[in-house]
Amino acid sequence: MKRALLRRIEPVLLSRAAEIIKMLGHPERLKIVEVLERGEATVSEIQEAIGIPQAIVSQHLARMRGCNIVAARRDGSYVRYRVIEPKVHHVLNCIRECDA
Amino acid sequence: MKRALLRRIEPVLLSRAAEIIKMLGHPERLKIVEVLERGEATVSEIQEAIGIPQAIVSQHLARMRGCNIVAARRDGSYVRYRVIEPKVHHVLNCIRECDA
DNA sequence: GCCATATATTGACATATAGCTATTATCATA
DNA sequence: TATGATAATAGCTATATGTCAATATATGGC
Repeated sequence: MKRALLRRIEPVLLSRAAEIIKMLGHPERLKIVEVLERGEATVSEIQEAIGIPQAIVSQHLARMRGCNIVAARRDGSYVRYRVIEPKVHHVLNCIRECDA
Repeated sequence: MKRALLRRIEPVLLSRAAEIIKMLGHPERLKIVEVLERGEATVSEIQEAIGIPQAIVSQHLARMRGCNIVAARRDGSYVRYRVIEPKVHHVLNCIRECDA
């Protein structure tokens, strides 16, 4: 461990980081953003991809919308979600890197 | 975003990752592991470093012990804590990297 | 054993979260 | 406008979480 490189995380960043990873600290939400990482997806696509009830998917998406992790846009009768918080990709890649 | 590199996170890893980042998804716990990242620290050192009551620090440490994120060893009348989950460093560095 | 210091645990309480069912909104199209 | 598909929300129960005050448990020195 290279301690010399450990600089303190600034309070505001730390606070936002805690908020983001708190949201991602749930298996289903983590799966949802993993799906969204590949590009926009509708609620039903997400639902199929991870196999949980529509209402639950919507609830998780609503929470993640609430802290600006994902955003939605209507497309006809669909609503397409996408990740808008760049740190999410960092976190997912970080998890992948641990998978040695 | 290089989508070609996005490989799926394995279920077991994803589940453990969710557990870890759930624990880190709290500002005080994030501060605690940030302190511990620099090396072992006693409860009172942590308490001083981040400025919250001793009982709260102990409670957070107990929860993180519970999911094998930190470990403790007694040293005289002190108890020294350290990070034992390597992913924690990855996550902290990931947060730092976002701090552009 | 007694005292001071360091840490852990407990109980109480408020709030947050998760998941379920049912219902409601929104849109496209017949 | 009626209908089917898609998505969001409401109401509910159960459980988890966060915090505090108080108490309990080490440990070391006298």
